[in-house]
Parts: sequence; C-alpha cells; structure tokens
Amino acid sequence: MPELPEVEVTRLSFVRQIAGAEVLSVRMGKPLRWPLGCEVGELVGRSVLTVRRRGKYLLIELDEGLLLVHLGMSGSLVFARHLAAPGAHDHFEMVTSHGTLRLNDPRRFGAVVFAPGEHSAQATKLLGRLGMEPLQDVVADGVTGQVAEGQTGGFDVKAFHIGLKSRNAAIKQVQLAGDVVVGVGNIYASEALFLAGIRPTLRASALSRPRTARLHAAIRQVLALAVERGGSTLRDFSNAQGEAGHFQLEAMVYARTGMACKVCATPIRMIRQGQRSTFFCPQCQKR
DNA sequence: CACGGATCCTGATGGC
DNA sequence: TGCCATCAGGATCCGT
Repeated sequence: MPELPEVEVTRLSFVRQIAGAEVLSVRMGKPLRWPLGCEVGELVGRSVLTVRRRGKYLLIELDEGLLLVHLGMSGSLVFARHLAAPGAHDHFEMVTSHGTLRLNDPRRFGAVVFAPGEHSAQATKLLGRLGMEPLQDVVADGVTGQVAEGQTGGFDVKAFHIGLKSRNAAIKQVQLAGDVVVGVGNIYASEALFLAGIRPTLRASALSRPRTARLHAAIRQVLALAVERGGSTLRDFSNAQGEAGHFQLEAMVYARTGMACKVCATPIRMIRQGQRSTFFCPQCQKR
C-alpha cells in the first residue's frame, strides 16, 4: 500500500505526539517480514526522541538505538491514547507514556526492526543502497522546520541522469527499484511518467537530459501534492489518526484503464511490467 | 552486475 | 452461496 507520500503522511500524523514519550511495553503478534532483532523487554524504559523517514522506512529514533518500520503492502500505523483490544492483524504494539503505537498489517510484508544505531549493520542492511530522497528540501517537518531526511544528497537532476544512464530496464521499473530514487511506488511511478510525458516502457538509459529533468520535476510535483492530499486511499490507507487520503481523486492515469485521459480524452491503457500494472496515456506519452 | 521472475501473505472481487 | 482464479500500494532472493 504505502509509498513515500503515505509513509510521510503517517510520520507527520504522530511525530508530535510521540516525541519525548517513554516506552512502557512492547508486544509482537505474528511474525512480520523480519524478526524484531532484540527482546521486546530491552526497549522498555527507552524514550522516543523523534520519527524520521528514509525512503519508505520510518525511523523511530530512541535515546539508544532506533526502530525501522516498513509498512509493506498492507500496513498502517495508529497512534492513540486508548486503543481497543488488538485484532488478528495487529502485529506490533508499543505502549508509551504518550499513547500506543500499533501496526496493523494483514499481509505481513511489513517489518519492525531494531537497530542499535543508524550506521549499524542492521540498519545498513535495510537502508544501505537506497537512492536519492526525492522530496529532500521540499517537505519540512511541521515542528522543527527541518527537512524530513538527513544524510543523503538531495534529488539532483545531474545525479538522476547519471543513475538512469546505466540502466537498460524500462524507466517505470527503474523508478520502482529504489536504488536511483526512493519512495516512488506503483501509483506515483505511473503518475510521474504521465506528467513528464514519458512512455513507461522507454529504457531508462534512453532518457535525454531534458526529459530526465522533466521526470525529476514530475516526481517531486506528484509526491509533494500527494503528501498535501494526505496520501492515496485506494482501499484502506489511513494515517496514524485514522484519517484517509484523497490523492486518488486527482490521479491522471492510475487505475483509470479505458477511461478518457483528463488531458486529451484518449482511453488510458494498462500494461504489465514486472508483474505490476502500469497505466499511461498512449497519446500524451508517445515515447 | 543487471535483469526478469518467483516469492512471502491475506483479503477483496468477479466469473461461473 | 460456494469455489476458484486473479489482483493488490513492496522488496528480496535466485537463476541466467
């Protein structure tokens, strides 16, 4: 489910409340994608400093170590003072002095992993080869005014072009791979290519510098707008306050197979790339 | 090394 | 109503 906008919207929806909280207890449900990597008891007594984001990972920073949270395809977080008894798909729950953080993830492709530090082997294994942060310098933290992400370089057109040049796979799939640019999932990959007027099947290495610049701008534009709209709620996404997103109402191509293109009225087409659906307008995205 | 495909898991949906 | 096939916002692993 969640791509960068949904993860960022989730982060913004509970970072203020959880900051400064003390961990009172932690409980796990069924196994997630990876084991937690520590005993739940080890987390008790630590305090939550803040929550940052790297790609589609949330980094819950503790006074000692951090929790890396990934929502996978079907995960969502809730943070509240009081929650009903956990359900069948609630697989991680952390009770703090400020409220309870709970991960609901029916498909269990998500994960919560403890790492002793941001540069530990555990963290590097998950974050080590992530690409550039597309919204760096665009989405600022509502409290501190600082950008959500830290140490990687910003999303630079020149670096983007260099990254694409070495890839012969289709541009759509290179966007999804996350090693050139992070956070672009199946919805926003199609949307960005539409805004840039680029055919999803074009080899990444075939993008000219000007077209790379257009895609760079399109990715930023679509992700930033999606964050403003609270993300996309296709089926069941909601932020940590339980609120749905509305970007899907503004999608130009995603899930609009056969419907008229909002620009030229040509029917939107769907193809399969790497077992995933891709949507595009054959008229607006000729190559 | 880069690519395509299989894979993890559950739930919703549509055809018969 | 039941059964089966297909599809779903992700990302890793494996064979070529």
